[in-house]
Parts: sequence; C-alpha cells; structure tokens
Amino acid sequence: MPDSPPSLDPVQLGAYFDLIEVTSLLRHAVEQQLRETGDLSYVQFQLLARLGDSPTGSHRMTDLADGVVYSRSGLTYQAGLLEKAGLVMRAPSPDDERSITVTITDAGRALLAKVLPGHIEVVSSMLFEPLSRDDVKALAGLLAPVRDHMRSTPPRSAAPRRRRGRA
Amino acid sequence: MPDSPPSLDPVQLGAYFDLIEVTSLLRHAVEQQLRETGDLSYVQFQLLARLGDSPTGSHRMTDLADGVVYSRSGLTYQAGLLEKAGLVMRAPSPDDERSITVTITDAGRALLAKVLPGHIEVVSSMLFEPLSRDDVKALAGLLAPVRDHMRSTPPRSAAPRRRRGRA
DNA sequence: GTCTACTGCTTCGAATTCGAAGTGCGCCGT
DNA sequence: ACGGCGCACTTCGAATTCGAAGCAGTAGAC
Repeated sequence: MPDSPPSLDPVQLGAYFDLIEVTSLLRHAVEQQLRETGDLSYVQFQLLARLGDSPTGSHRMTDLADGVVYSRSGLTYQAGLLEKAGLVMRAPSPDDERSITVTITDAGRALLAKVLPGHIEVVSSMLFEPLSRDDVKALAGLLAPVRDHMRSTPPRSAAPRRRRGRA
Repeated sequence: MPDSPPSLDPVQLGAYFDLIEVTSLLRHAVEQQLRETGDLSYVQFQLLARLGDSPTGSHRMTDLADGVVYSRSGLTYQAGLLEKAGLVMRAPSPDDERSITVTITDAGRALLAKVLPGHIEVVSSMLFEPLSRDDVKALAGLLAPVRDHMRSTPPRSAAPRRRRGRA
C-alpha cells in the first residue's frame, strides 16, 4: 500500500504524549532523589546498577553505553567521575587490548545499596501506585515487544552492529 | 516507622527498565530526525508543537515549562533561541505585567509543518509498529492514570539540596 | 496606603552533553 | 607478513542544562 497520510490517530498521539510526559516526570523525581541520597546523577546510577547486576561486576565500556543509551564520549566522562569517586575501576581487557573493562568496587556496591531503597520508593509511588498488579503485567507485556523492535532497528545512519562476517 | 520492604517484583522492574529504555531510544531517534529535518532540538520542537496546538498560538512561559517538564531557566534560553530564529515572538502579558506570552510565528508554523511528517513517521515506525490498535488503546489506558497521578503529586519540595559536585 | 510574601522570568556560573577528530589495537585479504 | 579497514576508547570544543540568586510585578493582611 502507498504510504498512508502521515498522521497519528488521537489515541496514538495521547499514548505518545503521555509516555513522554510520564517518563520525564519520573526521571526528574528519581534524579532528585538520587542527588539527595547519594550525590549521583541518573546516568551514574544506571551505570552502577548495571555493573552491580552483572555476575562479574564488570562490563565493557561500549556495552555500558549501549545498555544505558548514552554517547561514548559521555560515558568516558562519567566513568572518569565514577572512578575518581572510587566507585568503579577501569582496566584494559585481557583478551582485547582495545577495550576497557569497568568494574564496580565495594564502595560502589555500598553506595548502590544505600541509594536503592529510596529509588525504588520513588518509582513505586510515582509509577506503580495507580496500577494494579495486572495493569503492570499488561504494561510489561506491551513494552517488551516495542523494546525488542527498537533494539533490532538501529538508528538510521549508524553503522549496523555487525560483529564480524558480512551480510 | 518500618517502611514496607522496599523492593519491586521482577515484573515491575522489567516494566520500569523497558519504559526507560524505550523512551530513551525513541527520544534519540526523534532527536536525530528533528535535527536533520529542521535543525530543531526535541525541546524546541515540543515548544513549537505546544504553541501550534493552542487555539491562540500562544502560552505563558511557565505553562510551557510545566507542559514540557523543563526548568524555567532552560526555557528562557530556548525561547531566546527560538525568538532569534524568528519562530516565536515574546511579549509581556497585558493582564499580568510579570508574565511573558510566547506566540508562534508563521515561520514557526511553517517549520513545524515541515518537520511534523518525519516526526510522525519515526514515532509511528519505532513505537507503534509492533503494537496493534487495541494494544495502543490498552497502553493509553494504562498511561493516563499514571500521568494524572504524577501531575497531582507535585515534586517533593523544599529539601535543602546539596551543591552539585563530585560524583 | 503600605508592608510582606509570593509569583514569573532572567541572569549567572558550573556541570554535563554530544559529535567530530585523534590514537591505537585487531581482523582480513593479498 | 604487510597493509588497509574497522573498532574501542579518549580528547576537544561548542552547545545545552540546571539550580541559585536577582529583579520586577502582584496579592493579601492590616
């Protein structure tokens, strides 16, 4: 079919706007809590959380950047900050001399633990309070396919993430 | 006061993470499209869209800031840029000498119209493609109460905030 | 009337962000 | 093995962001 006239029906538009607004508000609230509790920005928290979640406590820079949806240069900056604060360590990867492995320190884990309850409190009370258990399940069920779709559709001009081998 | 054990069940956690990731990815994609097509940042686009949507084509600064979830000082900056670009006009309100009324110009409307189709295209193909019509309805139905809840729960105020510094 | 508290916006300084360019390593074909 | 291409990360400069402080204008108490 030819491209339909480019427009979103009112329901789509509402969903889109609400999505943006909800996440913006949530992010602001969370950011404030993190700043107060642990003097962390949201990105820094995300990085620590990701590292703390890993079985090894470490990740490559690039994977971190992708995971958090962040620019590489920005990650370098934030990793530097976190390292200076003693929350992570950086070391060259053993197997690939190009890449850097970032590892969370005990101090990092401690701070994460200190900040986490408040974080969860905010998310819980802002995002989940008005939703029933089934609502949350439904939301998760809706977001998952969108997430997968987005992951598999890389930004238009960026290089497709091919490990090796050709198409 | 023994706060309830602060934790999110796995479903909630997944929904929360996906929400953040989806909007981050969407935002990046949209931002890129807007930059390419009309040399606009996302905030600038949001401001123009909001003004263009208004019956009068204008809004007070504060309402704009609240609408897009943005700091006041940031809005002053962006409004200045938009004005310099001839996309909006600023004039003191007749009834309240303190407040400034921002109005979209014809050039602003033109740029908005130029940029909108691509914007919709991106949102459509990234966010809505993997969702059926009913899915979207369900999503909208879930987000609306959350949005209302957040709006009615103003950011916890007046905590002595520490200086920005260090990690 | 006028004093005081509050609101709306701007200015200011510092921190964060990104993209482009730069450096060095690893992979592949010849 | 050599050479070119591509990847991982960093550096650099410019633009954007925020909060705190500052400057009017407004509203309510008395």
